[in-house]
Amino acid sequence: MARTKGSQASLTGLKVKKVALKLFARYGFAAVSMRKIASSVGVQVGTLYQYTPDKQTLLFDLMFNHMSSVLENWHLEPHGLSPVEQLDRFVRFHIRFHVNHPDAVFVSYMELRNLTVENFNKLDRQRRKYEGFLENILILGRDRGVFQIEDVRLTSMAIIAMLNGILTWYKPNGRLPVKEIERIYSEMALKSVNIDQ
Amino acid sequence: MARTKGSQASLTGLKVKKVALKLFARYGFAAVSMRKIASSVGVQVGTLYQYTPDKQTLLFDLMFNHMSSVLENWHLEPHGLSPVEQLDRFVRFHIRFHVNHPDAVFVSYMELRNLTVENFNKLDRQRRKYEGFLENILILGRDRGVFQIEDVRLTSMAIIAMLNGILTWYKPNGRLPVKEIERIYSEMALKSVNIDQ
DNA sequence: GTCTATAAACCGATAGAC
DNA sequence: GTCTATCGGTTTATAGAC
Repeated sequence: MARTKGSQASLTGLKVKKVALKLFARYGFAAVSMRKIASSVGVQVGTLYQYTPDKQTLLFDLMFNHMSSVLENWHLEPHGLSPVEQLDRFVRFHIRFHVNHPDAVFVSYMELRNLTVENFNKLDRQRRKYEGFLENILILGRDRGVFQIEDVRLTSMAIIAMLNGILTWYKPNGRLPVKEIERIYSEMALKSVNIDQ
Repeated sequence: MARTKGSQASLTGLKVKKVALKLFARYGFAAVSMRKIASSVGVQVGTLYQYTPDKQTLLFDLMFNHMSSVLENWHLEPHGLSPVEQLDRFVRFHIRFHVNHPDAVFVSYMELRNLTVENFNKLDRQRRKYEGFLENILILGRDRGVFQIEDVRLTSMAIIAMLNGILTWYKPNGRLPVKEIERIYSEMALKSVNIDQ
């Protein structure tokens, strides 16, 4: 496959993104200065502007690329399963992906209010698309009579919030392996919509 | 009851707290300047320092007072009920209290990383105390054989995260009345630990 | 109790040298 | 591709007048 001229990933450019993501996750967008990012990368502040037009765009690109990656990876998951299998798969996918990208998730979740209106709307469309995947699973399950759901929108928000909460306490090499966390949360999510209570 | 001299609540002091809470909730601690707070209160920036020694203490006091209020109000709830009743009551209390104080909850949740280490630890002790209430309910229910729980700590984190998620979308006079939200979430929480699945 | 003025440092972003 | 130097403006916090 031919490589588009000029699109080669620059080493410094990658490091800028990597460092910025880490610092934004740790201290928050507003609390991190371009000077701080530059010094962590190991360059002077002027150099950063070779890799991003401004600080806002740097934040937005990190968030947008993360959400694009989430959507892309979800589409790689198997389809056509039963509602129960699909919900189990969604929960496990969400946990696994988010645990593998804690900084990106944290930033994408916490820094929404620091986006311009236009950037927020772009990101919101992606977020709603993702939530729609879960909603469709819930609707399918309810229509087939295997899920008992009072309000699809509320239930999907509740499940996603439950899963996102993992980010506030998860540590690699923590008390429980990810597979075990996946299993317990999947069970809770399934039971919370279970028709046989 | 005698009033301690000098402890009368100053009108400006109250307004400073009120305005700061609102601005911190809306824009984030790091993005709100003391000048912005002052102008919203209607005073000059120097005046603020009559009511707080510094910006950090202003943030911490707001968060600490909120958590104290949460703990205090929980103790006013009835005790000695069955585990199922207690869990139902916890969920409804959490939702009701948090929906009534959205700004304080939002700030207490989002601005933890902007606290100094000492202030964070003080707040964390309160937070853990609150989580302990839920954990005790879950343990009681499990020991009595009415809840099926794989991991008490994980389950309590999952339930609290699910409830906290409400804050990201709740609007007064929204589609669903609070009582209805309480009912649906209480049902989901109970089912998620239900032994009869 | 509130003001003005100011200190000392930092901010995002740009221009132009090398 | 990275640097230095700089612009214009902001920050938290303090001192002292009224």
